[in-house]
Amino acid sequence: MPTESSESSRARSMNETRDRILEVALEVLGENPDAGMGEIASAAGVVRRTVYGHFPARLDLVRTLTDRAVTEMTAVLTEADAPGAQADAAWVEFIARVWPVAHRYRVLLALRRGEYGEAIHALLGPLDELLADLVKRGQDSDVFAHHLPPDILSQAAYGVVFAIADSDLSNATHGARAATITSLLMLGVPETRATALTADQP
Amino acid sequence: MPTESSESSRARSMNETRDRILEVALEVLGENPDAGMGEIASAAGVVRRTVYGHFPARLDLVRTLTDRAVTEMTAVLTEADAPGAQADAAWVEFIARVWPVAHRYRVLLALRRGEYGEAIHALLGPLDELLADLVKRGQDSDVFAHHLPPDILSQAAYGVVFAIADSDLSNATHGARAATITSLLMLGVPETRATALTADQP
DNA sequence: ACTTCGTTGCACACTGCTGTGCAACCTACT
DNA sequence: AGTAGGTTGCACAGCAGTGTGCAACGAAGT
Repeated sequence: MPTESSESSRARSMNETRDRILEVALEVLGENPDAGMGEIASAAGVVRRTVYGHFPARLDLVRTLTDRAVTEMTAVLTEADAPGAQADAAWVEFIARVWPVAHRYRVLLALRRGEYGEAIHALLGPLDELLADLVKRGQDSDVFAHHLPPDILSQAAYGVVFAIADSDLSNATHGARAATITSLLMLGVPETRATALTADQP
Repeated sequence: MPTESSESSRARSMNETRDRILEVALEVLGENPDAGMGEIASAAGVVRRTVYGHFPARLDLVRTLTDRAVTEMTAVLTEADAPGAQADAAWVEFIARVWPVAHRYRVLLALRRGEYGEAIHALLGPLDELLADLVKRGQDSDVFAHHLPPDILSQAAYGVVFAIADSDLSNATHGARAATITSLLMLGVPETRATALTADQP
């Protein structure tokens, strides 16, 4: 009998298919958020019935994806946001690190509207709050502008990042930097400072 | 027999129901872009079958709505964009006037992704080009920043306007001004200039 | 060898929406 | 009065996707 820490070959290959389904689901849903379970299944080289074996309902799949996204992005944010740092510098650090993650989970942007929007929104809530806190800190130290309340401003700013990550520029070399600058600008950071902060980026 | 210029009472009431369907469709789809024809019909005080009498397919309805949006917004843009004016001033003028229209047609933002996205995109194309032209003019005269190509920058800027128009701030008194400032900032206009340009707005 | 179990392929019921056909109705027009 | 035509209510077919049930297969585990 295998101990708890190790995995039987069986359980391992089962986790592999599960992970492959999740991985492929991100790609497929990233292309077309309305893709059906069958589409995801065949893209993962598996039958539709198998997907339901791992995720009883479509919502479970979406929820798992969202969970992973929140976990990864929250980790990135807490890494990037050193408590002593300036808010704008922390923002640049966060966007630079979150960029590939955001592109990977770009489907969530589309999924927030629609059938599972409420469930996703609930899971994304804590992350939204952390972002709003960062923006508020920036506003309190007059690094960011006050033209919008922190919750809406943070949403708009990282919404733009997601949007640009989703556009044709995601491939372009300067996509990440352009997105960072754009979000900094709408946060009220002067252009000179914004370009300086992102000078070391591709 | 009625002449071409006047309408029979029959045709008039028929146009009334048609217009009412279109009007209500904007509201219903604005709340839930996935609302069915039945939902729209009953909201318009009419039977589903009647809607199909005016619009043979759902796409025809959406197309008509998009046509109207493009017409109205293009008119607003050409009014606001006096050829001699500064690009940033023209932008402010445009956003101020287009604000209520954008809020009215906010569905289209959600509908651009999805089944009819391609058709809508095609209809919105000319308007997108006009916007890109304005932004490019601003970049050429160094009023706007160059961190993004004009087509993407214009999309992002007025996407933000739509998004804020769609948020809770649409009711708030300062929503329009906040959205205008935000878009100006991400276009690269300095905050002092942005606040000055929008000083006369609510 | 025997068992366990993830996977497969197929069938099925169910839901929700789309678009159509048609008889009946009612009102405006002739 | 008689007709034309928008509207109605209902029925129907179709399609697409969801989620379930079940027998059978095959490889890992005992």
